[in-house]
Amino acid sequence: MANEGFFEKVYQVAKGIPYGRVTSYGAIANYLGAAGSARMVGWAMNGAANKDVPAHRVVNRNGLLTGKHHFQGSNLMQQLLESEGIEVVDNKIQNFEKHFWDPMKEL
DNA sequence: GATTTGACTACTA
DNA sequence: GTAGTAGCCAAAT
Repeated sequence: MANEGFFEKVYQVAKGIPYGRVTSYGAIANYLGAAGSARMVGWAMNGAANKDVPAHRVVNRNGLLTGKHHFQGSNLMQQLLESEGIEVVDNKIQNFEKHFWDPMKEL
């Protein structure tokens, strides 16, 4: 697992998100050591769209599906989350803290 | 090589 | 509680 770049790291963490869990960009960025650069995580997701990375499990700190607009469908992201047992209302995750998955603590 | 952009976060008013 | 601004860093143009 050579560090090919920032993106690969993000992919690794994103793939490490267990089923029915979600995390925030900042949490991933912090885990990568790029704390404060949550934008980089989102940017990395731009390439993750072509990978096997469950980007739908990654949301902003408010639990809001900010990146849903980047998915194929308009409500695909929400449906995927709901499919995992996560309550999503108005593009926002309910009980976000309950579903929140911290890579630093879990990994 | 400089400028722009970007799926964010935190602080301040 | 809401709104606006600043800071962050890396990739694309």
